[in-house]
Amino acid sequence: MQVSSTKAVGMDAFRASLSAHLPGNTACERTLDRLCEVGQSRSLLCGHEIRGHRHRDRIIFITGGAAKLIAATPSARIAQNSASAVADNSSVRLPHILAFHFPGDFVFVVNEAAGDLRLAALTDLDLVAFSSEQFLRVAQDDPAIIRIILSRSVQALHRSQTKMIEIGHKSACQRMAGFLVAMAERIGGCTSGACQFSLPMTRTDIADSLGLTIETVSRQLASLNKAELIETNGRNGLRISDISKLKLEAG
Amino acid sequence: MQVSSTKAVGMDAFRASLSAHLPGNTACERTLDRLCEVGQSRSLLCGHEIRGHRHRDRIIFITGGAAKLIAATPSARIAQNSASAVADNSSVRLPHILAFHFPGDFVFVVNEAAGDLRLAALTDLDLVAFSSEQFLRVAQDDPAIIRIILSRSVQALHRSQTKMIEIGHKSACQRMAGFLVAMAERIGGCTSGACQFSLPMTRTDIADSLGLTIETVSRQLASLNKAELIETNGRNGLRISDISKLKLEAG
DNA sequence: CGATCAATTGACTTAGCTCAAAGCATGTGG
DNA sequence: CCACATGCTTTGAGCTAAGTCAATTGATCG
Repeated sequence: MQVSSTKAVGMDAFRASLSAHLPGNTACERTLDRLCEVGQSRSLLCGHEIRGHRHRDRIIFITGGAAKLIAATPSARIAQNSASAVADNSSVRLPHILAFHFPGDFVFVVNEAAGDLRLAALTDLDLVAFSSEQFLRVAQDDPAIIRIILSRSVQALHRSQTKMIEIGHKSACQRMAGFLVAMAERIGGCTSGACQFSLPMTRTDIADSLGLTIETVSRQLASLNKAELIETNGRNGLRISDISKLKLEAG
Repeated sequence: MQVSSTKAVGMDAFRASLSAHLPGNTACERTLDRLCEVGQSRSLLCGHEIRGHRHRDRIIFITGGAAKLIAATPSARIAQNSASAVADNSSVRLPHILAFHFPGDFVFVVNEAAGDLRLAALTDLDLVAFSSEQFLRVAQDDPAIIRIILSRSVQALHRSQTKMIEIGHKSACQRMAGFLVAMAERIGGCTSGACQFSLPMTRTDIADSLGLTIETVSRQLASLNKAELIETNGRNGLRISDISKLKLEAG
């Protein structure tokens, strides 16, 4: 919504993140320069959103903060009660959370059939936004960049498929544990041992992304709390006493 | 497993399918030639599998038949009964179906952390298999091809995310209806009106891909049958009387 | 310091899972 | 060509995890 005053910082983060995976020759550097030219470094205040510009697909690179990717899909699990007078049957499209995103992530915000996507800031958010068209026009001359973007998209595909299986085949407790492990890794930067961090999303967000209700999320957290695997602190605070135990719980 | 006797046919189907989305200039034609050189046209008998070659990722293009993409993931929803003596807790990895694939699909068979993937033939299957590395080496010189493959992968990502929401937020009946609508489109080539075709997958496959049990799938089919929305005929036969009604049911 | 919204907790209901027993196809060998 | 065996599918009878509804508690902010 509003252009950041720290434009250069966002771009630098973008360059740095990609450079780490690049051979570092001058060709790549030039491509990165050109990408920085077509990219828009922006900041969103917490709660604000960005979406695919009309018929333009977007590729968004996150440099700071946390975000949720939302899709407005046809409403689900409506009461079968056909007698209900105000049964706003299929016209309502309620939003669902597809994924959470953190610094270093590429997000593909395409405007396809599946209902329009938007990226909402869970905290103040720094990002670099590209028109998908422009990004590709620049990147297509550089095999290394192309490989990165393609491999990221295939990675995202497999992460999504894995999550799909988890939602389809795991219990509420397992999903919750899996979610917390993932957050510890993404937010806390921990993959083992103890870990303390702040969850940027609400219970509603968590529930939605896991295919549960807020009540169930709350109960599972309470249960993990009682089992002394975690410790919740207020609305957002979280301490994990032993990540590997949680991983075990996640199956 | 066995090289097809109709090698040329598979390649032709691959060329034709890509050509339809290409500008049709000589540059593209040359790239297609080179892709055909590095691709292996193969046939799998029903029931056989193909997987990522050791540490080599594969890109597979389906030219005929039907297939399921399977991942071996950590076992889920184990009985919490810790007293059970033979509780083979987390070492067992049971396979789950990620997606069904049909002619025209690109399948990305990568060997990542998420458990090895394999593509299993539901019917006799014709495909063109590429080493991901070789495919990219050829394709990276042709922006048009790169765009296609990237857009396919992003498409697959969004299909997977949509399915994830459906599994997480829809009832068994809605999922079943949605599945049948999708199959009508993919197998029967119908998007409205009546439609009759043969389901290549078993109830177990369906159940697994929807995150349900075979019993529930069977019951939902029976229920849709009684509602005269569909008509099952033996193990595989299916007739949909009105796809739009089913779509309504799917939400 | 209320007002408001998020989160928890409890009581109850139910969709879908589990276990178990038939019922059908499909393929095989006599 | 038929009988049988095997594996898929259907159907039934509980049971339970998770959803729904409702009331309370707790945070956060003007």
